[in-house]
Amino acid sequence: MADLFHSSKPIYEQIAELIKKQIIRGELHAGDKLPSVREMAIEVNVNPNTVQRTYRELESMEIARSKRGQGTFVTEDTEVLAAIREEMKAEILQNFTQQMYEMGYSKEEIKRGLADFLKERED
Amino acid sequence: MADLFHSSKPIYEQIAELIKKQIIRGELHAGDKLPSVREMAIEVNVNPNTVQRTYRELESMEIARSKRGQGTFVTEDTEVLAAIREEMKAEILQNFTQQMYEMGYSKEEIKRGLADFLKERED
Amino acid sequence: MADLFHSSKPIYEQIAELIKKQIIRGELHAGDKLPSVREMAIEVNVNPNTVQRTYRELESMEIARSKRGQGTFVTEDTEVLAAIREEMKAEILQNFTQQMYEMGYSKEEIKRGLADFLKERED
Amino acid sequence: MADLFHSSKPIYEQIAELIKKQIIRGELHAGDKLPSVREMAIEVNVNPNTVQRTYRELESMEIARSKRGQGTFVTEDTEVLAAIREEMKAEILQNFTQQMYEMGYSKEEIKRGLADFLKERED
DNA sequence: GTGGTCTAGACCACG
DNA sequence: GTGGTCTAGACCACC
Repeated sequence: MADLFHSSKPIYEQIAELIKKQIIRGELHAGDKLPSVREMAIEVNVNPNTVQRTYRELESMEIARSKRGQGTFVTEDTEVLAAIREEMKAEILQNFTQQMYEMGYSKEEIKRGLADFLKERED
Repeated sequence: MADLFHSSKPIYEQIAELIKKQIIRGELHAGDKLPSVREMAIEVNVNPNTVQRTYRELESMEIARSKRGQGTFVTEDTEVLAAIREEMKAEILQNFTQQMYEMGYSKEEIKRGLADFLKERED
Repeated sequence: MADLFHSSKPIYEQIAELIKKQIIRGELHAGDKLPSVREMAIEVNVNPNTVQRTYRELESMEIARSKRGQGTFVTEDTEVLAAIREEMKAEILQNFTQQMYEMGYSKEEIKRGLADFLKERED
Repeated sequence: MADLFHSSKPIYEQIAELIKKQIIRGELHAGDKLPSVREMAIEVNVNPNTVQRTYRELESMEIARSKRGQGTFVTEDTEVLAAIREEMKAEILQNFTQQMYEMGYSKEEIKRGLADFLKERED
């Protein structure tokens, strides 16, 4: 299997983002069991310790909960889950607009730039 | 002076982006002299080695050129400078749209999300 | 039923402590029958294996004894039972004072700290 | 060197508590540099990764801050540092009194028990 | 030299 | 079989 990950960010973070996006897209729901550390490690072709670290990270964000001997589960707290979507969206937008501002674009130019970009990519 | 930089990216890259954005915004022009390594180090409050690394990076991208005993200068090659703007813009847009797609948004939702975001921030 | 247990200590130990405290408080007496493994498992909402482990632990401390086909019983040996109280108390006190010493408190400060704490909690 | 650690708690947590207690006792101050990961690893006779984990943990509690290429430092935020002392004390007291209550002791008995215990240990 | 990530592999506690 | 800890050792990025 080819490498799924960029070298610019830690792999464990990229796996965490993968999972967060699955939750956001509704592919994972509150209370769902995540793949076991070992399964996930095979699936994404990394060392189990790396996945372990991802799960620990998700746990500290209260997105997941590990139960000894049972597995790791998406939190039951739907408020947290709802918040993730908005946080992530806001962060991406904030990041994007700030970079465009720093390049000297105005709001209108940013909107136009995006529209043009999306049009080019139409297929 | 407080820390200007995120810990997620190497500082030398963040400085390079700072300089590239100054060029793009027209605050730095072809042939302009960059601050000396030491000056820049003091200005942004980092180790001179870090600035050295930034300048090396800019040279390898052909954005800057160092002249022995004189300093480091923005390239005279205006084509390169013109290209930077478009490359950077395309990269930012590509990055942004991909992330939004991965969250499950459609083109229309992305545009609307951006418009809403920019409206909220109005002041 | 909600989780009764901390994740910091093994659940089987926490259950053992529960039972020891029931004995100490006089809610369980020498020779009393403990709930069956299954009953207890349901009562505290854990896996029967975990309760099994607790009972094994209590047996090895000679606090309980299992009789084949009949169940698990609090030991008849009242000396053992009497000893538990003092052991447990000494351990808790030892543990507490050591931690306070390590924080740099003197004996007097420990006593005062306790008195203040108990006063605050008055209701 | 003999082992400094109990097996009941993770070593990385025990190291964290060691450091927190040094701060509380005033042996470490705001802004002080902690030993490097490798130094500390030798000092307490564990693997550098274990110390790394401790420092990461302290960082997530905002007690320490790691700076790339420079080392790990006690936070400058004296409010956080002041809070640690009180939190830790409250946690120890809470823990202690709850255990004594569960054994069936009254407030007065707890205070007397402590006083007796401290007296026995006088030397 | 400093912290940070990752792998490989072992061992343990829990269910 | 599940997660959790720890070691050993390598490699990288940064200063």
